[in-house]
Amino acid sequence: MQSIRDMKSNFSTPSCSIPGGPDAYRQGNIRMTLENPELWKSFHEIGTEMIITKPGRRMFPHCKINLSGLIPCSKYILLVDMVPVDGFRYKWNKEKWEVTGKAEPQPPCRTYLHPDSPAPGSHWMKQSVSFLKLKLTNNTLDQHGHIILHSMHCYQPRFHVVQADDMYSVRWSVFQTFTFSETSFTSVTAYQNTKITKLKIDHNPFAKGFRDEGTNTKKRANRIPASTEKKAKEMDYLSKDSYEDSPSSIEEEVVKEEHYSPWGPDREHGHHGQTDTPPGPDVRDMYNAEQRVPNPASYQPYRFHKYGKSPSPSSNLGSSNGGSGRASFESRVPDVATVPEHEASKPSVNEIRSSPCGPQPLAGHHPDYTGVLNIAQAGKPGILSHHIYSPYGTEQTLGQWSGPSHAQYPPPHHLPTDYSTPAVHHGYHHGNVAEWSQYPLFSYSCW
DNA sequence: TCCCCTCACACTTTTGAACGGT
DNA sequence: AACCGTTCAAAAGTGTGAGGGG
Repeated sequence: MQSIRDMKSNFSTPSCSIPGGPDAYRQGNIRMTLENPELWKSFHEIGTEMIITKPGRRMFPHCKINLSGLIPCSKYILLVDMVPVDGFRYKWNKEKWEVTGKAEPQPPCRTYLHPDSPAPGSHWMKQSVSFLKLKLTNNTLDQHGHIILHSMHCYQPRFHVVQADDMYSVRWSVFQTFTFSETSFTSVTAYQNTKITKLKIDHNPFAKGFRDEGTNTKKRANRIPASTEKKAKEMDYLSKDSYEDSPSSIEEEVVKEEHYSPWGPDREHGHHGQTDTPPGPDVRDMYNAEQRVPNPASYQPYRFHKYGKSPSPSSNLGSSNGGSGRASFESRVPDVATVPEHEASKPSVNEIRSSPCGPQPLAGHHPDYTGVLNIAQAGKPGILSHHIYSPYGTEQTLGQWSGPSHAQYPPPHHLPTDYSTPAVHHGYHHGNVAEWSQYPLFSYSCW
């Protein structure tokens, strides 16, 4: 059997490697920034855990983003999906995560559709976009359209911006994908790390009843051992800039990041004395997170791999910490979330599509936009009709859409992904269909 | 025995209907 | 009739801890 590491090395690593750095996608004007980065980082430092339940559980913190650089009058669809960070299953053992075996087979891939979709760029840009209602479940037979995950696995949310007038044109629409490494998390059915529990209680309004200083002190006092309570007090500083009342400025965050990076030097003597995230390039501003692929290296400072030849960042600590961490990470990461540079910068026939501003084709817009969005069908010569070839497959329904059903559209069916449709993978840029199947990009596997 | 999962529970916030005033 | 603000009950979202299954 091929080792996971080997499998991953088979990935053709597309443009997210971005030799030219952020510029490679700066040519596109779309910018996505994460709201409440401080809060996310607070969790990320400890090792974010997200509860998954059968009926579905919201994320906390929930994903909230800001968008800019969209064409105001063009319509866009926003999507979120979750990709596995690595191929392992974990267990919580004595204050740290350990690899306990190979990951379970991928559950049916689901993509959460933002309920406002489709909406003009101006709509998305005028305020932050919240994915509050996104729910995670471990029920593989879920009928509600929640995102299905395996417990004790690591995942990375991905945000997709699709330029499309409606749900049906999504198949041949252009899109761009963004990830934020600090949003990666471990799915659990019950919290493992008490520090995470504490953070959640302190910041989630629904959990107020469990706060020490809350009105419901009786319950907590009886349950929490004195030592735990002491620890909790130590973390009170986090409550002060609570997520609820301090929407942090992202621009400020960019500056702060360098001092406050969870991967900074002081992480070394952090809670676990383990740092697995490459410094340097990853001490990035939020814009640099654009199109970043799932970032296992940046995740889980506490993750401790003892399973086989672990791809754990800790295993390449020695080299990565010197600043080459990024490179080593790239070498083993399926760079699925991105579109090759050559395509990103290439005008495409696919741009010949109706514009929300009028019947003109997109190409009729400002040329600046030709590089803004990644073209789903770019690079395929002779594709003048979107119907001839669609990376999304014409036979697929929109069943994979998650999220509130839109009156305008048929209710989601949430059919399992048909990974066996190689045609949809082909004309794109990644030859390795199998790998795509394992780490599905929404445009291929979820529709 | 251990690990993981499910469930009922008490508590909270959110939502939306109902109502009254302008 | 339309709009706005308030009230209140129901719904939904939390973590906890007991209990069960493998």
